[in-house]
Amino acid sequence: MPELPEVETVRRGLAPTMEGARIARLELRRKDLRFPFPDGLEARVTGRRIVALGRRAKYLLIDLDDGTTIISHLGMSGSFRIEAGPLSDAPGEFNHPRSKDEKHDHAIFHLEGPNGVSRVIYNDPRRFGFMDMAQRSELELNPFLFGLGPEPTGNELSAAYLAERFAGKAQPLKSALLDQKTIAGLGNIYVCEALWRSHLRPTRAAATLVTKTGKPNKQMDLLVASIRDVIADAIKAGGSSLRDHIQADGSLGYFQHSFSAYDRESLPCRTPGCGGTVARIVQAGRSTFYCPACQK
DNA sequence: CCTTGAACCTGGGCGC
DNA sequence: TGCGCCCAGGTTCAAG
Repeated sequence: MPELPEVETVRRGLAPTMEGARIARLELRRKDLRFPFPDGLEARVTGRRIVALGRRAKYLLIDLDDGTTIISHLGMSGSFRIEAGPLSDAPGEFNHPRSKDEKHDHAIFHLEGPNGVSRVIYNDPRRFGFMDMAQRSELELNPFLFGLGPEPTGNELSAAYLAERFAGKAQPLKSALLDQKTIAGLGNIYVCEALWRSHLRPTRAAATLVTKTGKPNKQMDLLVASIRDVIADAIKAGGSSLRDHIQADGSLGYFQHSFSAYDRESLPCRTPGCGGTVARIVQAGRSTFYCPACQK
């Protein structure tokens, strides 16, 4: 579930613990996730103070006081959790409940903050996540961040911008919106949700929202508004938490209950008065959920 | 250029 | 209880 709203929720959940804390040690319990951890990562971050937690698209950015930024992507199943208080192997009050997935705790930030020590633990069963580091001054040149499109919540995303990107494209709307070079941060869930809100069929060619003169049509205006709204609503709801995702504070999310299309195959469409039934199709190897009755 | 499919991994759910 | 199969939030390659 780590699409943009979930990563933003994680960022907000981690910030109170991490911002201002000193990294006493970064414990890497294996040498790689999806990719190897960068050479010298542990040495470079040890003793550094965390000045801010940021986010770009689906990437969490940990800014250190020496100008280094740790870049973290959660992949499909990555999550962080916080353990407060001293570490103790002996039975007693300082022991925390250990999850059965402890074997997937791959990276542990041992922190010293104003209120004592704590650990921020990165867990990722599938190991599709990865970490990198960069100089903050050249962050946008990092291979993972280079070329990313605008954030869906910012002013850069407009109907005119999308019209420029979609002009002449036979590509289905679903795939076009998943392209991180066009908009950065949307994933399978929120693309389905945004198209449902827009009453647009995921299979429609992207160019059908562009006029002959290259201007956005009214459906494009609606699509852009829907993207903004669905992301804002999801962030507000604290991010969704399907399956193995856990929010930074250890609690489960709740937004999954308000999906309108995603994962609702064969269930009634929630568009008022529609009466249709949500269908599932496969596009580019990914499930797409939509209502054939009201999405045209 | 475009689009699709496989690959990277583990675990949960389901049918038998 | 167990086995085999299918499915899953993402991204990057290779191939057509």
